[in-house]
Parts: sequence; structure tokens; C-alpha cells
Amino acid sequence: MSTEPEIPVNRAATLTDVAKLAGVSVATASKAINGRGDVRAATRQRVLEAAEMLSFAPNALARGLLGGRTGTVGLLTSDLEGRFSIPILMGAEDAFGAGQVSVFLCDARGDAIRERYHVRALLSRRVDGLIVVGSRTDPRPPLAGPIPVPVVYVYAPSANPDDISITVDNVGGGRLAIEHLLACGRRHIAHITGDAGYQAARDRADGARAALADAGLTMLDGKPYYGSWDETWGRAAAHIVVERHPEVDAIFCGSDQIARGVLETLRDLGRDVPGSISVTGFDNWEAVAAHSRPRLTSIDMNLEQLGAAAGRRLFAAIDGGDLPRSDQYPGRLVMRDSTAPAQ
Amino acid sequence: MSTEPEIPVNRAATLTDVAKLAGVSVATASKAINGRGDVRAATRQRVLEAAEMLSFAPNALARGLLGGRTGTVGLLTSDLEGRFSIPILMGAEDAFGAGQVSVFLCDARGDAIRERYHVRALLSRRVDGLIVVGSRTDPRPPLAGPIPVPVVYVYAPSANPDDISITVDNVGGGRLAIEHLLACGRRHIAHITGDAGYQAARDRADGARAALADAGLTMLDGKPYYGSWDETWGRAAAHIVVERHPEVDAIFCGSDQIARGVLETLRDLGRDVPGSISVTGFDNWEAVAAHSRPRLTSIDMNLEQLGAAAGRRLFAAIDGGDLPRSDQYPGRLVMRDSTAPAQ
DNA sequence: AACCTTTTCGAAAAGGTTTTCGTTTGCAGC
DNA sequence: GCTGCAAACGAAAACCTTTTCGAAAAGGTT
Repeated sequence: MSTEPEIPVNRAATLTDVAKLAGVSVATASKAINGRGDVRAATRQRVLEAAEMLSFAPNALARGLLGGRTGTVGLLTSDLEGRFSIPILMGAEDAFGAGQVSVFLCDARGDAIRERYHVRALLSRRVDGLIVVGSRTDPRPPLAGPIPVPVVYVYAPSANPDDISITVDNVGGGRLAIEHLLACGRRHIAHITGDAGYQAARDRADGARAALADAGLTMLDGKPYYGSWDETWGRAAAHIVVERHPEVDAIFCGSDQIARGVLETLRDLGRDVPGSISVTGFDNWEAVAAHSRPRLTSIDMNLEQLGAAAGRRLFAAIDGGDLPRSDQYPGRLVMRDSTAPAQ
Repeated sequence: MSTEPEIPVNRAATLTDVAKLAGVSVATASKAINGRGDVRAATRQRVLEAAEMLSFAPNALARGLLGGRTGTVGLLTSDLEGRFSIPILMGAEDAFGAGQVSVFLCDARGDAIRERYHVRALLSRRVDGLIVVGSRTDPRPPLAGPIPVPVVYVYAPSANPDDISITVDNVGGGRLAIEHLLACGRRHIAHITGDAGYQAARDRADGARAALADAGLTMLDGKPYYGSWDETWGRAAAHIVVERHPEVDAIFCGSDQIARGVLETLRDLGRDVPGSISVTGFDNWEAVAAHSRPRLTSIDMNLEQLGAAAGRRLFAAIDGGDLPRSDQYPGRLVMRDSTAPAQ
């Protein structure tokens, strides 16, 4: 005949359940759990015990419905397949994971229709903000339509300069590589890189040219060997370079895969790396760079850090804090065995 | 002095706004938009126009709060970094993207504490289900605590056989590789693979042994060369194999990276691939397999398909449909240039 | 014009939480 | 014993959508 509050079964406990069990009103239970308002220590204790007993977890939907803040953000990538989105995604996920924020992941696959569809879905779920991750560093058109929440573009900046964009400093990356080769005493430096249609390729080349100019030098042939980003091109281009310029003593490659191909050709030709020729890659793709012969010196663009920065930046935008609208992040040189001072 | 309904500013339009603008009640507006209930064609039209004008998107939070179904699932990975999670994640994202479901992504980083934290967060957001993606094929402990929604384990099965697990058939994969080598007329087959602590390594070896036994053969040395999964081990092991067994005419490698190392050693030693020795890899990691010399024949585990299957399976579990509790997916052989019939 | 049927629409409740504000309780001071 | 005050607590509204059920309107028949 007891009229004690019953423990709910087969259904997540609600605040009402907790309140009943603790013998207080829902209002008090809420305040006790969130540490707000005036509630006696003993009462708070009772409520917390009840919550524990029912393994109560507040319904984020109801909370979001009320406060306007949902504690969720949308992360829109244009290609998950690519190597670049992943570290960025990890960084962002990390930056949020520390707080109370969860991440909605959407892959638009480079399709504008799909992108719009995903944006609609995200907005209907009332995300607090959006992160848009591109797969190339070329500027991309901003999201279509009115977006009622802050947006941060990462890797690929928005074409609209008023938007918030976080990008990598490819010019600086190119500089970094050349400066390292120069520091190794190299003077006859070629640049083999990917598709000239990529802003990244052009930027890295620009950085390289500038660094060489600072030293009163030019790159062999005066311009980069543009091609594709893979090993096959690296192998072919290395053949051309060595044939045309037997004096070459360093090759700056636009990707680790290209560099890997270059290394293979040099090995085939019996050229000593790093003794007679130094080689640097780009991207610091561990799987490629750390297992080549010799292991590859490369430029790491700190993509994970980039993603984390985007997360923090979005956070600030949501909270109304003001950080600089846009930011460029430098890379860093990772030294391995494919570069060394000329002997 | 008009009392016309006003268009809301600076705030997402609600159903009430739409109803006001269309001159109907919220109930009717809801029915018109969702195509439910009886509503005159003309009225429906008016409502839809109003919704369009305000670019109304229903608040998924309110909807979820009501129906118990939120249209969200949690995807818990143990390491985003690894190559295996990504295709699975893509497949799952794809399986859901087609419907009305959004994916919460969480990376537990192989940390049980972090995993519990993420599970709590996901449950408080009232996800309809969970997908748990492992990074190894070894069984993993099931999620701790009572989980009030369906869970599907992918790649790494749950240690509890009552849970739903979707895994790859590594034994079959090993079989596939050996059968291909046998079909090429090879008889002296070695197996170089990764860490014996990995179930995947042992399973593939078992499949290989079984396929060889069916042909009345055994692998060289009667057991695999266990080591690590990278190129360095592949290079070293290939030296050992060739030295001990000059008659070797095929090597089945446990990963594409190992295979790549094997190819390099064979090249160094002047052995003709695929002429005198055929080599197969495993994983079909495009970046590695498609650019080696010669291009690498490999086993593709169809991870993307695995992820999609997991998505569908979870969907069925949520909707109460009944599919088999667990499933194993076979791989497929991807032929390139590193295997050919003996000349 | 009265009556019945069918169609269309609206009022209200439900879902779980937070917040506001009014009410109660306990206690000190006179 | 009464007043005044602070602390503690609870009732109710708000957030937005969906669904149920009853009411009203429209249309047709006698």
C-alpha cells in the first residue's frame, strides 16, 4: 500500500522522476543539479543521490529547445576520402570534445546540392555553428542562403573576405623548405610539384621563389615542374631534372608522394641522397615519409592544430567573443634523413 | 494600423509564424507541411507558400522531444587517425545521408574513459542508435552500462556474442589471396605479415593455410613470418625468405605496406616481379598499391560497404525490423601488375 | 427548410527542462 | 507574541511541434 515514487522502467529517467524520488519539485531538482539558485545543501544532496540512482541524464533536446543553445555544431566536409580533411576533423572534434559540444559530421562529397541539403538538415537541428572544411586551398563559394549561425571556413577559405577563414600558409611552407635546403649549403635547387591548377602548388612555388631570391638565387629552369601529385610524376620529373641539370643538388617536392617517386629515381640512377642531392617532401604524411629510403624530410602543415583553431574560433564567434576574422597558420619542418649539409 | 502578421526578424521562423502568415492554425500548418490529415488543397498551397516565404525549417529538437525519435545516431570511433575507420565512417554516413538521419561523430582515441564520456553525451542528446567502430578486428568489450538504444559494432566485434557485430572475413581474405596465387601456377608460397598479436594477422594466415591445404600444399616454413605492418619489416623479411628459399615463387603479404617493402627488396635483388615471383598485398590502400613498381595486386576488404551495412543494420534495429544479428563481409581481389601466371 | 454525411479545421495536450516570481518557512530582534 | 527578513522551495510559463478529437462548415438529399 505504499505510495512511494516508483522507479521508471524501460524509459530514460526524467527530471520529474528524480524530483519525485527526492521528494522535491522539478524546479528545485533542476537547480540542485545545475548548481543554480538557492537550495539547501541537504536537499541538493538528496537530489543528486536520486539522480545518481536513476542514472539521470538531462534531455539535451528539451534544454536546447528552451535556451536556444544546443551544444552542437555542424562539420561539413567536401571530401572525407582526402587525406587533408581527417586531421582537421580530428583537431576540431578535439577542441569541442573538451567542452560540452558534440559534432555533427556531414560529407558533401564536393556536391553543391548535397551541401545545401546537409546545411538545411543541420540548421533544422539548430546547431550553434558550422565549420566548413575544404579539400583544396583554393577559395570556395560561401554557403548559399541566409545562415543564422556563425560559420568558420577551414583549409579552403571562403571567397567572401568578410567570412571567417582559417588557412594554412603555403607560401611560408615553400619558404621553409627552401631555407632549410639553403642552410644545408645547396645552391642548385629544383622544384617538382603537382597540378598548377591548385592554389597550393602555386603558393608553395611562390614561397620557394621568394626564399631563393632572398639568397640571390633562382630555381633551376626558373620555374617549377608542374605535373600531378603522385609518385609516378615524381619519378618521371626526377629523370628530366637530372638529365637537364646534372649539377642539381637539391629537389623541393610539392608532396611526399612526389618526393617518394623522386627518391626512387635517384636511387635507380645511383645518386646519393642526401650526400649528393637533398630532397624534401610536403605534407609530412607519416605513412609515406617515414618509410621511404632514406626517410623523408618534409613540411608538416599542422592540420590538426588548424582544426582545433577553427573549433576555438567558432566557439568564440558563438559566444560573441571577438577574435581576428581570419587567420593563417604556418607549417613546420620535420627533419629526417633525406636532407643533410653537402659533404 | 494594419494588424497583419509580421515577418519575424533575426530569429528562425517557427510554425506559428507560418500559420499566422497563412491565416490558419498551427495544427493545420503542421498537417499541410507534413502531408498528413485532411487539409484542402488550396489551404495546403497557402501554407506551403508561407513556409517558403519564411524559409521555414521545422525545429528538429521540438520534433524529437515529442516523438521520441530524433533522427540522429552516434558514431563512436576508437581512432580516426587509422586508415580503417575512415572508409567505414564514410559508408555509414552515406547510408544515413540518404535518409533523414544525421551523424554525431565522436573519437574516443582508444580511451575507455573518453568513450564513456562520449556515450553519456550522445545518450543525453537522445540519439536513436549507436555505431561503434573499432580499429582492430580483435573483439572489444561492449559498451559499459545500460544503453537504451540499439548498438552496432563494426570492424571490431563486441566480445558479447549477443550484440550486433559487422566484421570483415579475414580468413576468406587470406583464402582469396592464396587461391589467386595458386591460379597463377605458384607452388612455393611464403606469407609475410604483421604483428601476431592481431587477430587479423592470425585469421589471414589461417585462411592462407587452409587454401594451401586444399591444394595439398603448405606455406614455406610451415608458418607465416610475423613482424610489424610496415615497409621496413617487408624489406627485411623478403631478404630472409629469398635467402632461405631461393625457390620461392610467390609472397602473400599481410598489408600493402609490407608488400611494398617486399617489392623493393626483390627489385634490389634483381628478382623479376611478377615474372619469377608474384606478390599480393592486403587492404588495397590506393595510395600505396597503385603507385608501387609494379602496381600491387591486393585484397580489398570493402570497408565502405561494411560501414554502409552497419548503417542499414542499425536502421533496421531502430525500426524493429529483424536482420541477422551479426554478419561477415567478404573481401575482393583487386588485380594489378604484381601477380601473373608463371611464364 | 431540415437533416445527414463528408470534409476541413482548430483547441489543447504532450514532451522535458529552465527560469521567473511568488509563497512559505525559519529565525532573530523587539 | 509580533514584525521583518532572508533563505528555501514550488507553481507555472515558455520553447516548438505533432496528434487527437471535437466542432464547424460545406455539400447533398429529402
